[in-house]
Amino acid sequence: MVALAKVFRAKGYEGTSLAELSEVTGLKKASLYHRFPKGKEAMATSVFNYIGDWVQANVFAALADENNTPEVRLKNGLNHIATFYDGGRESCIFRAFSMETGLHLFEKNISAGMNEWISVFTRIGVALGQGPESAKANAVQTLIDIQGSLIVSKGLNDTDVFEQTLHNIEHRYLNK
Amino acid sequence: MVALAKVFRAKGYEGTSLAELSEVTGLKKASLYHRFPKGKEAMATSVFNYIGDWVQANVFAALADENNTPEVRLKNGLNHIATFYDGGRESCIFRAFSMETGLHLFEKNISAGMNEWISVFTRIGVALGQGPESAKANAVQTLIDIQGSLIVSKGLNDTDVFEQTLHNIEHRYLNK
DNA sequence: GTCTATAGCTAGATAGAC
DNA sequence: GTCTATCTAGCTATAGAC
Repeated sequence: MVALAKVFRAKGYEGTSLAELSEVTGLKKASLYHRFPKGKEAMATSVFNYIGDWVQANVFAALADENNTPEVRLKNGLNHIATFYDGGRESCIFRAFSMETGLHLFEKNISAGMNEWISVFTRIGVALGQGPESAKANAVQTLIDIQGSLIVSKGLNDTDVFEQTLHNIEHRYLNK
Repeated sequence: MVALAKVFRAKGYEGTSLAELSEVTGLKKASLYHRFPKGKEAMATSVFNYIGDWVQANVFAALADENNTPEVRLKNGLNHIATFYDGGRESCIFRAFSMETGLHLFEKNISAGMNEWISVFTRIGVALGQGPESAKANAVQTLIDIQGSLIVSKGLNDTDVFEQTLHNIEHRYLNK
């Protein structure tokens, strides 16, 4: 599943072929269809859910872990984000599935997923003393920062842009 | 050319087919090949240049127009940006051409294009009294804001995110 | 559950008439 | 300069042996 995810994230829904998924998994196409009878769309859905589970179990769990102070939770969450995007080298599944064809298939998954990110970051903002409205606005800005910096990092072939953005996010939350 | 651009922006390089380009232009595939003997890649390159020219003639020209104060130039430039992205409904060509296949073909165009955006926005920051370093950082953040807000607007199907981001950019430059 | 083989289609691209 | 017709290669998907 991790191999499927890597291809879909890098190539996007439209740019991913079953031939390549067969290569990276070592399974022939017919075997992929045995595991995913509904074909490419089902493979993509599984990848989307797999990634969602990983983010939930790592990023969101760290941000919500009540054993730590909000400051530590934020730092841990951002570290998981850095790992997840390999320091800016990996693309986001939201982006990979949101050109027109993919968007039509996954629009509900994407909007639900983005709203989760916003919700979790709103909560950490509130935990850090922000009012609910500005916490929400900051959460939306955080999502924009992550998505935008991934695009710009790719376009400039410069992972510093992504790393710097994660620092900026942290500073904004901690009023540094 | 504007019809080609609309498809490439919406579907991405990989997701755009010659059949669809034929439909939207009213030209048969053979006629498209008469105009672009080097095929789909040449069509995409032309679209990229066409869009670059439009941005140069409108967004960048407005931002650099010495007949106006920096404040007015900024406002005019942002208005052209709003038009260009149809208030957040249209995608950016950088994004449309930067999944793995397209990125490999267009990486130089994309990084050059992004650097132009950064350069132009750095200059408007300097004109508004920012130091060169913070003007550069603000320009990078502006590009991130635009790219990120387009993704989030699409994902949430909410153009307010994009519109709000343009306001935020303006406020950051004008210290409101 | 994995394989070979292949169906049926669409992709990008070309030849040649007009 | 636009067209019809067609090519080859690739695509998603399926049938059926093992």
